[in-house]
Amino acid sequence: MKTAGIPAPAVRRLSLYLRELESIWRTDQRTVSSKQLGDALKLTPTQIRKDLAYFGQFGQAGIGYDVEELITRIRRILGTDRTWNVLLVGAGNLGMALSAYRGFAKKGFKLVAVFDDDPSKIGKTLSGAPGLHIQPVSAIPAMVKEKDIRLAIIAVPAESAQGVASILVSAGVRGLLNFAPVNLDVAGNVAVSAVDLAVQLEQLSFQVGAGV
Amino acid sequence: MKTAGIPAPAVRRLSLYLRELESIWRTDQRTVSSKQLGDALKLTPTQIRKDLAYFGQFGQAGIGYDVEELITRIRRILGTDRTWNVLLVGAGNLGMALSAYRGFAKKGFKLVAVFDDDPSKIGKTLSGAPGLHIQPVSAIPAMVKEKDIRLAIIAVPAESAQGVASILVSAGVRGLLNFAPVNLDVAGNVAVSAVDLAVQLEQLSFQVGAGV
DNA sequence: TAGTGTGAATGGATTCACAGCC
DNA sequence: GGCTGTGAATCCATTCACACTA
Repeated sequence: MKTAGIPAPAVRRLSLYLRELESIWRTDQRTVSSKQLGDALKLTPTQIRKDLAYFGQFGQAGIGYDVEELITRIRRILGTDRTWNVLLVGAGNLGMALSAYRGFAKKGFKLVAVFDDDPSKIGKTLSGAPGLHIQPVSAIPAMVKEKDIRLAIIAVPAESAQGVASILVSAGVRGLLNFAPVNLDVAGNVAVSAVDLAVQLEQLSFQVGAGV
Repeated sequence: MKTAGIPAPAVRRLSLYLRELESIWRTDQRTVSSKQLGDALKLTPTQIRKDLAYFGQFGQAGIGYDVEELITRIRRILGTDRTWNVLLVGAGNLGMALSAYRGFAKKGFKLVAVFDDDPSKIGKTLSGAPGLHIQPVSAIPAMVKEKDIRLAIIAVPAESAQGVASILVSAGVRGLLNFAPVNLDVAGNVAVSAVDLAVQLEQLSFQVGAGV
């Protein structure tokens, strides 16, 4: 798939379009204009049309976009028209919450293994993922091969995150979703997406403070 | 504080600089150059200098930046040189994990109240926040006033999120950290920061899939 | 010499304006 | 009339190049 020339911000927005389209679909609306989508997401209609145009022609002049078709097309673009096997490292509070999150499977991601190095946890299951027994981190490479896993979620303490990331990458994982508050150093062909609660709150602090 | 003219991406990076500086500080290094910071964060030295220059002159030509001083200055810029009272709505799995997250307080954010409308939860406490009794959502406005709360975390299901957001905003909260997978519609003077697990995974899916 | 701060130049993303289609 | 798709124009962020300082 050609990916060069497509602005990263456009790809980020694609996910938001998809979420909004799925919500519109539930209201039994079958057609939508870039204006309506723009109003809902606080974006300009032009930007939405331009973003979609990077990937093809999806709309009908005078009518708008067919909601169902656009959902299908965006899923295909994002690669979520199939199911991805995902593994989770870290069976603490956050890992437990993530494993219990249902909206996960609905989007085409399937949690297939959970790892943690705390001896008291190994062999147990998380209540959110009843079938999955917690395995030691050393079992990661075999599982990655067996289940063809390309995406992993890191929910371990900051000190362990880089080590876990290195293990995952050398096992062949291609994308990491990192919840630990550290910058991961990985090869350039590995995608990393980071969620840091403190960073998010700091941004709010700045915005709220700046307005006063 | 003047905030116009400062690129939003620069403010986002400020949080990353701070995190890295705190990590450098722990290694007992007392001075850092934009080059070193850039290498660690995979950014150009010029960009770091430019970002910092939006807010003042912090460095010593020929030497670099004093780590401690830069940490202090960035905290002041972000507004985290003081403690913010934060409230949490939603005492499910995610709410529990968030309330147990310690790295929260270290950054100047203090969780002072937890709300949920599930009758079976009201009055109980979350294990991560032993002192805090879960209160009904109707108690939010009084608590916001009493504790001067400006920031709130929304960790409720998608269906309830907009309602909760509206209550928070009319109670006077100025910034929302939203974990529910919906786009919140709030007044323009309210800051919203969103974390959607599915969106993050979709981005990884695109990046990993596109490279194949 | 090592490294900051910054005007100027470049490169990208957003918005404008409009041709074309239903 | 309503709405898409898109070249052109604008706007904004990043990078370059270098004057300057410890």
